[in-house]
Amino acid sequence: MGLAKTELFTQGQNTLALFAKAFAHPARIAILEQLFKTEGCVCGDLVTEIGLAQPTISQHLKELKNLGLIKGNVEGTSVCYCIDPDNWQKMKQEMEVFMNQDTAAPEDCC
Amino acid sequence: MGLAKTELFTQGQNTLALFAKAFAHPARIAILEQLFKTEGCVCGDLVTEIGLAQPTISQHLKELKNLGLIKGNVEGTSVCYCIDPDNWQKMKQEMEVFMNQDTAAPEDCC
DNA sequence: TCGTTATATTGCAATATTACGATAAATAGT
DNA sequence: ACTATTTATCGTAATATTGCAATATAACGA
Repeated sequence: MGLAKTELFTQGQNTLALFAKAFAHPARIAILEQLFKTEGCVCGDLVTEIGLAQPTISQHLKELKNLGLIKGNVEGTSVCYCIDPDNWQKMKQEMEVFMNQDTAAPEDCC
Repeated sequence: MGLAKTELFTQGQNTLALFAKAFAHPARIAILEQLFKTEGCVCGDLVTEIGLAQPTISQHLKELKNLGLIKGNVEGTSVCYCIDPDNWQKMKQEMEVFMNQDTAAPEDCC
């Protein structure tokens, strides 16, 4: 089907999956790493840094922006993108709660 | 295309994306949460807990197993699944390094 | 051996994702 | 106004993902 049955799951499970989807492509990982690394927010430099075509990068940026993980500001002819610290923090929180679960299973379970 | 250009990215970026892909579906989040929650590892109980068909659950389990995040043991006619603690730890580590990056951008950047 | 139960695999339909060429839109400089 | 530069959008092709019915496989008990 290609369509996730979101109605079967809690909101927490669905939003966590959405955040994870943002990281589920190396290009978006690379974009985010660049945005963290550079002091001035890079814009179209991403296109040259990463080897993908400009429309492809633009599309990935749009997804990250829709999720709220980054924000962009028009500055002349170019656009300045950077991490949205508040939403990044929220994402991190949810991700960590999930990853830090303790298993109730005994050592020799499997 | 639907095909990620993995050759453009570092191994770290690619493996991180693969781990994230495991979490990029609420059914797999739900499965993992169940495996953490139950003392005895659940097996086909997942099918009744989550509302998806048995082949669908089986497929999600296979993906998680291929990634190494869970392991399964045959026990009679049923299979006991549980979290693989070592690989889970490794995944967590990589994920946290990525999420805990500090931004080099100034407050008022965007 | 036969039936039952539990899980895996196959095959397929519906939808989503990825990538990019072509093109549009927006802005700055002349 | 014209041109160059930068980014976004549209359209489309190729591939991936999701979900399930049907079926296969495996192990147990009678």
